[in-house]
Amino acid sequence: MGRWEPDSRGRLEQAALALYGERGFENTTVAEIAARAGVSERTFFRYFADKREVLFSGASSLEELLVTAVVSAPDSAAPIDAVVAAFEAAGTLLQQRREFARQRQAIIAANTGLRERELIKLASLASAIADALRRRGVEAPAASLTAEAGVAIFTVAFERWVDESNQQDLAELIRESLDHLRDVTAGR
Amino acid sequence: MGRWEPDSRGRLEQAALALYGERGFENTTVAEIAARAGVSERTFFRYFADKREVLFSGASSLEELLVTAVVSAPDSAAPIDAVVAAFEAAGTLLQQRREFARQRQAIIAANTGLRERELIKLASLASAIADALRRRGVEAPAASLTAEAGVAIFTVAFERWVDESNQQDLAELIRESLDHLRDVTAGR
DNA sequence: GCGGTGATGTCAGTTGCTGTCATCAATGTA
DNA sequence: TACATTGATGACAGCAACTGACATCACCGC
Repeated sequence: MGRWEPDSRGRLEQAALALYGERGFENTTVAEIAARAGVSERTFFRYFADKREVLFSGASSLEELLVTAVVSAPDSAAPIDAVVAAFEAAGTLLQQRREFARQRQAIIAANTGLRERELIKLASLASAIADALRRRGVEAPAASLTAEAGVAIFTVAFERWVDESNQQDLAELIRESLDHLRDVTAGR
Repeated sequence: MGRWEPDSRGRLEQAALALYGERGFENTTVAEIAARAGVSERTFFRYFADKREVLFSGASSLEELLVTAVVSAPDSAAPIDAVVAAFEAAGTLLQQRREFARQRQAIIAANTGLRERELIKLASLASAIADALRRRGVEAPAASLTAEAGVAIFTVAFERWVDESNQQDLAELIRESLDHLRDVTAGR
């Protein structure tokens, strides 16, 4: 057995999620999270850049997933379809952790700072997708707009999905959002 | 003459912009801003919620402007056109303070925290515009998507406009962005 | 067995931000 | 004219987020 319990990082994530959920983000100190995880406060900051980041460890793998999907979409696919298909795939994965996603989203929605962090993660996502599209030969402004459109489609669908009254499939909601955006940009 | 120099708020904004520009956001303390403005540190926090907010005092008037424009657009205008026209009007105003806009944008682009703040201002903008559209009778998901599309169109155009190589009119760039988004969502 | 390595702890320090109370010019009012 | 009120500010104490520097010590390869 090691000198310390393994997976400090995982324990910190769990502790943070639990405490943020119980008493809110602002009423939780890093010292408390660290204590519940059985490490020092300093160790928290070795794993996470700040108190907010602990909720966003999944962002990089999501980004990777989406970029891969966009890059490897068939050449015949229109850019917007490649992007939306990527989000549908991600949505299908997300759906398997619905309760976790909801709990996390409730925490984020309750705090402005966390919302800010979420938005910059989405912006980074959009920028990575735009890069991927450019590698497919899409012109710069069109690539950015397609990526932003994809993110907007996803976030609108995600919001509806998180609404408990809605039992619809996330991938389905994404497709609906795309249709809405199509109507809307066409001037309808 | 009053007990203190008038317009503490304005002096704080000027001092902050100058210092952030000279030595960067992170290397500037609130104490230094306050000193340059000739007030106490405490007074800074009476006017601005935090060290970042001092760069975003224009956000609320911009939001107001856009919402008014959307609400008062002719009934015959399609939602997306009402929104884009509003942004064009705002863009025309912005253009008169081009140098200020650039300096400010350079500061924001250099710091993640400021970028986060900018993103949440844009999100709030989108949400206010979506509200305005709903008041025009647009359905909820379409309203959100139209507003998000408008913001995406604007930010893409704004980025190109800030690029110094580009001498184009901002309103013109916005119209181009709209065309691009139209093509892109149509699957081109 | 032994030196290097990596994950952790400890501690001191800076800074952003908040609560609380005092100050005092300006303004209104008896 | 005297006096109470108000509003913008200063002064000060304190907490919590975050950082840098250094010490510790099980483990691993040699």
